[in-house]
Amino acid sequence: MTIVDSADELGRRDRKKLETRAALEHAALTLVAERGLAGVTVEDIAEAVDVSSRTFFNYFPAKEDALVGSGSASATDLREKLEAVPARVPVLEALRLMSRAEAERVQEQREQWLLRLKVFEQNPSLFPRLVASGTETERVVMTAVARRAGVEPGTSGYPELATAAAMAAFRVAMMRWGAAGGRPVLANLVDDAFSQLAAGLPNP
Amino acid sequence: MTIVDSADELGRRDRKKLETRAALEHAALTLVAERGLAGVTVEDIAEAVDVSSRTFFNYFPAKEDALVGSGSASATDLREKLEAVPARVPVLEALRLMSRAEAERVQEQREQWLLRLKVFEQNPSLFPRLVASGTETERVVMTAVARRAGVEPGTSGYPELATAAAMAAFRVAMMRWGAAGGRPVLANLVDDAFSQLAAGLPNP
DNA sequence: TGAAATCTTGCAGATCCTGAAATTTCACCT
DNA sequence: AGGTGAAATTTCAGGATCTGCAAGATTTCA
Repeated sequence: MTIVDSADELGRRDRKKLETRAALEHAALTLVAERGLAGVTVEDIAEAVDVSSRTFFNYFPAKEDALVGSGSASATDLREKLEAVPARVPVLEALRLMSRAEAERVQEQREQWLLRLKVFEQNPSLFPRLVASGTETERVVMTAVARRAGVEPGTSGYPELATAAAMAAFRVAMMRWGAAGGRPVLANLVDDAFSQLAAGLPNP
Repeated sequence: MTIVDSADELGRRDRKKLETRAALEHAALTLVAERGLAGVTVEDIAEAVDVSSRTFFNYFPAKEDALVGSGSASATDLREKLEAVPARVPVLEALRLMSRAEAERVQEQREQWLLRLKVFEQNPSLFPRLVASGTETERVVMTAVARRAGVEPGTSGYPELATAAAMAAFRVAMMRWGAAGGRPVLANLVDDAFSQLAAGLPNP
């Protein structure tokens, strides 16, 4: 006679794991926002969540990874979004639609993302990590792009370039969104960036 | 009666510094190429150059920075290259010319760059660092792009996007170049990537 | 030559991160 | 209920990274 285990067909165990992970991410973000990256140790973060610091490393390979967190879309997630677009749609347009879908996910976690962006702004040394976390993602998306475009990866450079450009467009949209306090509709900023790309980046 | 101090009007002191830095970079690259990133400690690198490990940290803030080294173009260097292009040239074209100039610099240090690319390929965790080192550079170039385009940074997103796309184009060209063993002419690959960008990344 | 600036070095120490073993928690089955 | 095995957490030990600090060596310059 247990209370209905709402949370999406997950046992107590997995639910706790997600909880712990989320708590660690949140603690890391708020603490670093207050004291700066160097002013926060892994032990501080772990203590705030009341787990051992060793446990922290069971969840994240490095301190900074808790700040990037699972915020960066998982590779497979993005790939699915891309593959959901009909094959007749041109590559760049498909990447735009994928990015829009991702943008909605970000808007859903508005507060968390604004905090994250603020932390990144205040600790520029973190910015690389954000891109870092995108590396694996970029590889997966790039492969999907190559298939869609019907070319082999590593020959024409087209899949690599299109993917990298799309990621850059999304990143720029995110930065504008964060800089504007999350006021604009992110999807519009994404469209904006992709329009410029599709037009060949002519002088404004 | 000293041998002509060739090296560009530098005293013995500064010459030694440059030597030490170059030696550390070279030792780091070759050692990591042999044993992998985790298989090499800072002490190993320092010993190979016969300095103390403390000295290593006087030159580089972190182990990985010795691998990126000064290889990544200095920000001001790139900005100068960009500003050397007449103002009437469109932004994207100016970025292409800047990249071509940089490409020549890379070709001049062919062996070092091929080794670097190989190390990056074998240690993907380093890739972020490379981008990292580009962050500051990107900011400087972006500012110059904004002035050239006659827009304020942080409003239209154009300077940010154009710069990010150009960097991506250069990066993709570099990867293709490295993957092909440094055989193609890098400048041609750069032109290739920029052509695709300027055309709006149409399906190939 | 002698003072000033700079570089190197050893040392102490905080923090990061990992492996292994002990302990606890949880899911599942009878 | 109670027992069992898998998974998560913790404790512990230890190597590696990186930072101040102060002493010693080297270079520069007057």
